[in-house]
Amino acid sequence: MPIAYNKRTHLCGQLRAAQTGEQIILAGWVNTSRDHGGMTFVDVRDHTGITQLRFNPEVAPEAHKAARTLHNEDVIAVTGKVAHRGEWVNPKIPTGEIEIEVAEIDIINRCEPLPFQVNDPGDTSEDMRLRYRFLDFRRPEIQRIFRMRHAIAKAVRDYMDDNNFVEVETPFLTKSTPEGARDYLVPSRVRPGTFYALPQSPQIFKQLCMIGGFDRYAQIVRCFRDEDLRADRQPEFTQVDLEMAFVESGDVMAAVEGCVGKMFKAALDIDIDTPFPCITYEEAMDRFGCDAPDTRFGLELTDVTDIMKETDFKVFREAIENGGLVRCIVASGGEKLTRKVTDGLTEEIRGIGGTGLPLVKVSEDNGSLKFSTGVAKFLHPVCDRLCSAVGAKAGDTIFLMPGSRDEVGKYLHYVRTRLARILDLIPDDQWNLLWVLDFPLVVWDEEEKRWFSTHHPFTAPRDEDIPLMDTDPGKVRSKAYDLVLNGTEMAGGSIRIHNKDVQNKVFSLLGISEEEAHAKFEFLLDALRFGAPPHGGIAFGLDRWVMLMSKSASLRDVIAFPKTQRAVCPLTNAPTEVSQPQLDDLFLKLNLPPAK
RNA sequence: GGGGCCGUAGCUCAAUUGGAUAGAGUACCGGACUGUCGAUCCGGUGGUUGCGGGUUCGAAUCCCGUCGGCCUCGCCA
Repeated sequence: MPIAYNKRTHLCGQLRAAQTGEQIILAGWVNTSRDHGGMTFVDVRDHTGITQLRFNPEVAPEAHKAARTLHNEDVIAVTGKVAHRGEWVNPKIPTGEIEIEVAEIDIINRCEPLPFQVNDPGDTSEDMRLRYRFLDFRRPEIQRIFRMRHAIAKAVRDYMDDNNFVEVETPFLTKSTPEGARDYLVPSRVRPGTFYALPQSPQIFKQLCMIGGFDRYAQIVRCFRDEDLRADRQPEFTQVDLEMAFVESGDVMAAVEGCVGKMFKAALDIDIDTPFPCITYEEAMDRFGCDAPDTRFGLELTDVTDIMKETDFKVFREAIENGGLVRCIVASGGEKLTRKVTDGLTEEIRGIGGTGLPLVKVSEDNGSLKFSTGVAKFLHPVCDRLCSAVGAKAGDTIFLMPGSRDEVGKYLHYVRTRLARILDLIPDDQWNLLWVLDFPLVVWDEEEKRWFSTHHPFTAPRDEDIPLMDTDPGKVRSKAYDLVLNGTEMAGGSIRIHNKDVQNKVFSLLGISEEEAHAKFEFLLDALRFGAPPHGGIAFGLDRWVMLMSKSASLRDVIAFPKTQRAVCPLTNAPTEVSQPQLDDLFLKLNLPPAK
């Protein structure tokens, strides 16, 4: 019996007791059915919820007969009357006070046996879910994530519009840029042998927009990087990209704070405190060993180089004599730090390149503190000094790390975050936002023996540090700022160079020759010559924000059609081979490695 | 490119650690049932244990290779 599904009167999650007695039309998918031979119940579902349909053979024999043939995920429409459930109210669902006394049913489209159960909240493998993502989308939890994503994106657009940002679209078929990640390339048909690159970010285009007088630009835009994947890294991802003219760092940060506030309100109805706290790169590295610290818990690093100088422990002495240092973390809750756990940590440190994890346990003996286990025998002479310097008390464990500044930071940061999880110190439902400022402009790469941009080659140095570019480049601080949420870098930006001489100076520091700079950035250098205003901006990874806000475990959860770890789309199976004529059009010849 | 975990029915998992005909839930098919809401009850179909080799009297189980998924180091300004 055809039913005008386009005239449905309600969605499946809407009806309440107040509508009792009304004639309605519903349409949706069969979530479950319960056939008693006589009375048959079917739950019909759409994105708003489920409603129970009652098929009574004495009221509507034909509809009842049809209902008994239904399977999960059949598409149906029904007409009927809203009935109060009386003594059979189901408090578990919002529509549980009512049910539909069905008069007619239209079985619009039958569903074949499913590869997995849509209505099963249990764990289907991610593999399966992504292969049949359209079925996965029908689940309420997945709907929740993508509707949250929509709300966040809308909040961003509304905020940008309210604050006079102009959305300008930038090209996807663009030019390969030096440094940064590997590019995705697209061959040109009309200029044989040449390639476009998909943008890693619209960086230069948004700068050109500023130079062109847009004043404020914002775009929610796809970016592409051909690097190995991780749980929080996809080859194509979405950035909220913005740029502002005539600003200093604080202005961009304030704009971001306003935007992030709207995002939290829209996604979680949370009011975020502004301004966000700030910390310098230097301080972050000293206190946390990491430029994106998680401030939801303590376990901060303490420098104990001076004390360790006086021990006989060779490992520490040598590190210090070689210009290194010793820092430590003090953890309470020793009962959870069993030998097995600390041995495991030591193994993990070795796994990321370390040589070990010296530690001591603190205990009390006749009123005074003592060290035991681990490297205790080397540290007895400095026990009192060390304990008072780091505030250790009986029951604590002290994790020490000798080495260069970078090594100590890397390993203790690892230890710190692992301990936080082991000791259950990370509060749920806390959103610690933090600006990290004053990054070094460039870092020395020992392998390639040259300077690399910490941020990117267009980041402005702090004015007072410009002279250092000639004498001590590593000391030059940049006008860059990173936004960190709960220990994850969520946004990064900077004030850009608007002066061609400074830009050329940076290029030469990075070892980009004049010819190369000219070939690759002529348009930017040109623009800087023709009246470029001071400008700066930021970009944040929208996917990551949605991932954290929705408490998802993986970026794949918040991207509609994500790629697997080998960058394959499980739905379309892309990338796939193409035909010889397609290759011929592009003047491409394959040069494949020999088959194994 | 390196390290780790995993791969058994359409799906989610088990198989007493090398032993007999590889089981269960769910889905699917058939039957019973008038108030269920993860309906219930009875019966049934369904297997190249990812693939290829090897060890063994005997392999889902051990070894080697390979493919695929996930985590991770490198990489990702």
